[in-house]
Amino acid sequence: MSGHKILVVEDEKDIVRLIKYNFEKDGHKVVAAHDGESGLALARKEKPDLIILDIMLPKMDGLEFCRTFRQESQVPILFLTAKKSEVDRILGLKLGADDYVTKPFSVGELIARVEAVLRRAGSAAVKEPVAAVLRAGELEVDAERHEVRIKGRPTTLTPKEFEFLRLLFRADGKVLSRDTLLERIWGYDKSMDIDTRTVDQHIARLRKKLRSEGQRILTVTNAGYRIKLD
Amino acid sequence: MSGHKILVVEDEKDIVRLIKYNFEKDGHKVVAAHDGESGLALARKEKPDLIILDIMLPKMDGLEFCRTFRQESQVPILFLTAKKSEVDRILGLKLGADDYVTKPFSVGELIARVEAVLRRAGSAAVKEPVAAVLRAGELEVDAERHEVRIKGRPTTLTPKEFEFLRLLFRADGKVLSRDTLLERIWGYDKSMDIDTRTVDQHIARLRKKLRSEGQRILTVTNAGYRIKLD
DNA sequence: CGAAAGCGTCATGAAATCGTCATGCTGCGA
DNA sequence: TCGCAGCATGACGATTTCATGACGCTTTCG
Repeated sequence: MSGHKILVVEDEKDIVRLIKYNFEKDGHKVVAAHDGESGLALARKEKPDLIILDIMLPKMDGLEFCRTFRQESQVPILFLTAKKSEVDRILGLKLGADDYVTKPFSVGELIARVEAVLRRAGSAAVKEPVAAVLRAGELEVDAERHEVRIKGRPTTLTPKEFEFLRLLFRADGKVLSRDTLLERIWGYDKSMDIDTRTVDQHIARLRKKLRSEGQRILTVTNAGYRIKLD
Repeated sequence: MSGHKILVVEDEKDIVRLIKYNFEKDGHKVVAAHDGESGLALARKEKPDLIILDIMLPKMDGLEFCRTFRQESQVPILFLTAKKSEVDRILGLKLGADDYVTKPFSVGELIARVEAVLRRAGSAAVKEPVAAVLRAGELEVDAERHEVRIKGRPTTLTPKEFEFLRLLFRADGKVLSRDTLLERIWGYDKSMDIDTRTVDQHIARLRKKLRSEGQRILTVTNAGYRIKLD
């Protein structure tokens, strides 16, 4: 899945930077606007494949943006909402949102949602669907059931453990740095700065639970971790 | 139970989006048209297994659509009606509608109706039949009777409880988030926002009533609930 | 050789999440 | 009108899950 152009309309610059960084790393093109009006102009000019839209925006808020833009385009819109409040979501959906993500979000989740929306909307130019069950040797990760099986036997993982394993799998054997893992699992919310050592801790626990399947999570000194897929 | 092709003919784009989103999440293929004429063309071209048809439509309204289309096909049609009064017209005209749902509807209800229609249409044109009675161990959910049996003994559930159980069954062991459950059970238009903790409450009551069948509803921390099918 | 850096593991306090109880509300039938 | 079943929500405790510091091992490099 690459080659999509994504417009981010968001006034928090850190979030824009985070999204830009991560999506460009995945081969997308990212353009950004910091308020509703310039976002609308940019949307018209750039014709993105998808728009990530914050609700709280200067000049013109996300709802107004959506209402206006929907009259001229069907480009999928994914909302970012700060409030947990249902009202925002429902309003968003009635306005033509394709999905929404609540802040603070993890990059991993955002990527997953974006991919889902693109897949649904794009019909044609989409990439290979994310396999429902990821496999490596005797190890299976069933994303839909949130279940991990070793030699067919279900094993219970904590949410964080599961996230780690899923990310490592989806990286397809590539090394993921501790920073990347932090960012993708904990989200951009650096207010609670998590120690990178905490990553080690989770990896350790994960290894212990997967021990019966052999050492599948490899340490790459000075770089991070990766999974052995055989 | 999945893999059906559904045509939606509806001019409110948000509703199309909502239907598309939810049915595709269930593994169906969804094509859409925004007015009667193009809907008819699409129906001829795509040969869907079922048509969801709004009554109020530009170009050619739902009734006219139905009248025309029925001369060339028996594909089941499910009407969407905004007004209660329209129901009478559908029934009165004997147009060959297989069922109808009044707006605003809950996604869960729409899915239930669609499945019921597909089940009834059955054998003939449809790809895979939809099961009328869902089973897991000694637990049976009879979608048509709205009845639940434990070891053959009927058990009374409240409407909400039944709805929860049915959705969990339908998800086929996949995790359903609290948000998804809310959306599917309470409907898309709801102005009052329900606390996600309320979901827990219903699950709790459901578990108590099903206790004699063992712990079949599993909690997936940080994700939602899923059903154990064995 | 010695120091420093990277990493694995243990123990511990903190925090998030979930199950359950209790309570008040609402709509409907007797 | 009363009573009740069904429902939504707040409170609270129990359990699970997390984050972090400490300590020791190994490797690297001056």
